[in-house]
Amino acid sequence: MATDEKNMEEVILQKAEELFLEKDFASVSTTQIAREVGCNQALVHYYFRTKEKLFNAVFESKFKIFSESLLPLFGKKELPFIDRIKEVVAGHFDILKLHPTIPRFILNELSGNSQRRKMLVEKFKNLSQQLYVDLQKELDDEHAKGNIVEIRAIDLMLDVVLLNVSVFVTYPLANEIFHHYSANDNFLESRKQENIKLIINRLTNR
Amino acid sequence: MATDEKNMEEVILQKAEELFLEKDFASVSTTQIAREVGCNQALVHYYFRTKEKLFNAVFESKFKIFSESLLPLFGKKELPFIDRIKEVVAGHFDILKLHPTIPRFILNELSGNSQRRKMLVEKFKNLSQQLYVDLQKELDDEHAKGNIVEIRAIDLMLDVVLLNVSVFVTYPLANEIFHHYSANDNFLESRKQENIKLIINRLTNR
DNA sequence: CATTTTATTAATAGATCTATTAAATTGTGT
DNA sequence: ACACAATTTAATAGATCTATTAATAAAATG
Repeated sequence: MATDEKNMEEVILQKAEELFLEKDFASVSTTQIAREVGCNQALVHYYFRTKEKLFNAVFESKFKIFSESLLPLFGKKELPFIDRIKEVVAGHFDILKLHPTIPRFILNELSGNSQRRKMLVEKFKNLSQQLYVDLQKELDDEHAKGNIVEIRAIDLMLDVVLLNVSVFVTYPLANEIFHHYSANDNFLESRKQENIKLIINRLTNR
Repeated sequence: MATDEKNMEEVILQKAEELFLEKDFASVSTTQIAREVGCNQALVHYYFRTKEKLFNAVFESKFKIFSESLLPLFGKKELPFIDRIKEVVAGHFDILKLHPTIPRFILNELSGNSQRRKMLVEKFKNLSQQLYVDLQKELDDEHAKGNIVEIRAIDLMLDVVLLNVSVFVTYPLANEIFHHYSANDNFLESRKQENIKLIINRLTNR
């Protein structure tokens, strides 16, 4: 209600984001988007031509956020290595927390669309290649210094991403179960600390 | 082709499972199911009355499998504790490996259906209550003996489930990325070992 | 202010899709 | 072989849904 203050294209896109993140491509109609925005259905097609193009606009924007959530994996060089890893895990977690529904949205779309998956894998490879090389070198250095165990960069990267992503992909199911056993405890904060522990212990146990 | 050898109800259900696990409720039509089975569309409704009832039949059966994948979390008492935990993680992982698309299917459906989520959380609580109490006692015992660190049962349970589930929820995306960096290595086997390491180190680091 | 462009709507063609109904076919017991 | 039940099909009503078109309203421009 009273969304007509701004330009309609933006309003329609925002409503589409909201609905596509909640349901999925086939469950959301341009009719519904228009209805909830309060405009004529043809207007959705006027601005975005097809439902697919509209969905793609949403997807691109959300995938960008998801990609950028991986940037903390680069980390800064000032702190001791272990402290930096802690910050990396927490930083990545915190960004996902700002967009808790994005991981499931992305994974769901990618699982049914191998076309798009290939494109994005390519994109991701380029993005992560430099990180990977640097990280592996650093891991080898730290191992040589006796600070951490030997580990492949890809394993560590997946450890972090999978652990953090899994919290949000399973939320709110995991959240409800968690609360049953740990009523007066914050699920997200608790899992963040747990993920950090898992990663640090993985790196430092001998 | 040539699926008419067995009874149609079963054939329709199997095709529905296949399609619902691949796409989602709204993207699969009874028309498509009938077309792929090679029968009249009305037959789908003859056996299952509504598309929703058919979907529910699929969901119940898949959720049962998913629930039962958690049974290895009970474990057997013969082995030393740490070895049993290894078996629990590996056992849970291996069951998911037999049904790699189920976790995403379940999580997706639950995320958009709070009605069903509440029902299932209740079901799950009952199922896991006894495990939880026993596990917590055992964890306390092992901690007292100095074999492991202090840890809440709910945290350990979630560590195992989230780590294992995340592998299959992100597959095949993670798989493709993994192969880019570790070409001649089996993703699933590698992640299984990695998950075991993460859990064991989490329990035994001092 | 007249004109041209842009935004918005109403109407609708054309595809599906779900679910039902009635008719046709197949199967079964006697 | 006949009656009866179970299975399968054809046909279709009724609801969408996507996308387009033509007409109207609003904004911008010279």
